[in-house]
Amino acid sequence: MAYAFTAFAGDRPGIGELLSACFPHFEAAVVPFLAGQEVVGEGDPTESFFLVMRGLFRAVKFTRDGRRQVFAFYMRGDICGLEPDATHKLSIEAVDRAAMAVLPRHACRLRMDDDPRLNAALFEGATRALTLSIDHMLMIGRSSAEERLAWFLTMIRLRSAPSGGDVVELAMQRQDIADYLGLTIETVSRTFTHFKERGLITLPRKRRVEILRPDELRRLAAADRDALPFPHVEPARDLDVAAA
Amino acid sequence: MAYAFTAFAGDRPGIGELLSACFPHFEAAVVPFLAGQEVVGEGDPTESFFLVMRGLFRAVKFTRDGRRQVFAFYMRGDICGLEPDATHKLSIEAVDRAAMAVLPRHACRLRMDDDPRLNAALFEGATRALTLSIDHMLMIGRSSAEERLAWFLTMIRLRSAPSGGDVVELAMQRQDIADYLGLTIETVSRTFTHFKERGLITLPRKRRVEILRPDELRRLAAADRDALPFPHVEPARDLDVAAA
DNA sequence: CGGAATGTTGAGACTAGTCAACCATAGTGG
DNA sequence: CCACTATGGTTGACTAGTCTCAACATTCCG
Repeated sequence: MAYAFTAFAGDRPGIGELLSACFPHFEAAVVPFLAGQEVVGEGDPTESFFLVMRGLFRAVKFTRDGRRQVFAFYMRGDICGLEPDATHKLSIEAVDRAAMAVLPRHACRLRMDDDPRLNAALFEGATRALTLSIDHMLMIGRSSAEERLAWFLTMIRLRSAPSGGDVVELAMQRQDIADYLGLTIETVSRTFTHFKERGLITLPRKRRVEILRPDELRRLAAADRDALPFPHVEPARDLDVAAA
Repeated sequence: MAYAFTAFAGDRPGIGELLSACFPHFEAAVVPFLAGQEVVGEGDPTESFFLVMRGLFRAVKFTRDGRRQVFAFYMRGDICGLEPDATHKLSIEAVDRAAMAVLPRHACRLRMDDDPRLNAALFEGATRALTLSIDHMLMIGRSSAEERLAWFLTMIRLRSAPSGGDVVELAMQRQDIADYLGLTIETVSRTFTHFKERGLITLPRKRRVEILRPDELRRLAAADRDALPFPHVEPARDLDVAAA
């Protein structure tokens, strides 16, 4: 959902360059944001879409009575805000100090007609966002707290360190994780503790997770799902198995 | 999600005709399905997309251990199967005796280039599907069983009888509703009973719901959400208020 | 009528939520 | 340097809502 995908990843060469080529003032249009600042709000017109240059963003929807659902996290290289409508259905906010490149929507549309590669690239991105959001929804609807957090950690690990690094930095706070997983912060915290007690992870700092047994975590995460988070990132999966 | 939307609705005139014009053998390509039969399975190539002519279909994803999530129901006039990828991420199955018009994907793509109206129509459909799936996810992640069922009934009522008829026929069985809402069939059944006891509905038959107090049901459904299911169907909402 | 599939109800278990207290960390100002 | 505070995170006790398992009822069909 929300049409986010990675533009900088090495396995999809050229999307960054494509965007640079399509938007001459690419560099000039980079806007910085403070933690918590809103990029676009629900109902805002979809005049532009965005490419994350630095930091972390989240797509959220609020409700009258204070409940909140986080639909996606966007990190460096992800594109977001590409909703097929005149107004945004989700708010996009900076999680920490971060920066976005702002890309005019209509210019992109025109370029897509000219350059089939850009078209294909954006399309593939939409595909991956859809795949992820399907797994996200399946997870929220049908998994236990442990399965959800295991899935989250596995996904974040693959996204932030595709080579399979064992230390994950969580830029978002517990409330964001909870709202992403459909849990409360207390349950998230308790589940972290359970994972520590079972030797799956350590928490050298609150926001730093060292994954001791990635295989076990992934088994938990996939227990209710035949596909792993980001199933298309085969190399990382192989690395993990080797490390097990 | 899953890119479903209504093509026959009166408020969007011409989409049906557009499709007829674009696909000369429209009538010939209508395929019947028995209850439970699969239209496409997870991983199948996305060679075509589909227009529901009769009956009800569901988009589902299964897991190894038997858990299941229903992502959408498609009724007469809905288009589905338009995933932006080479393979389907969800299975589409017939819920009852039903029929689909099969529309070749590449032909549609070509036509979209020619006819901007078709392009716009399909785009608008994607928008509405996204809106619905966002509410669906918010609901699954953050609502109680009562809120979920109230939301479901309100949505089904608006979709199946846009004029606001008070009797809703549920073609799907309880298990489908449960898997759509992220609940168990027992909880769905109990919640139906609660609604009966509180005078919100009656159940003349298992699959037939008479909605006695649509306003109250809608209030429950929207308690955690500022948007109602299908907020764009304004006339129906007005009718409901009048009926209250 | 009999049997299978579907739906309802009940009792009890269990997961996650709620509320409250406590802890850790980082920043501030005396 | 040390309180002091604010924010974020953890833990505990208790509660509530949903699930599980089992029995029973209903509907649908042959």
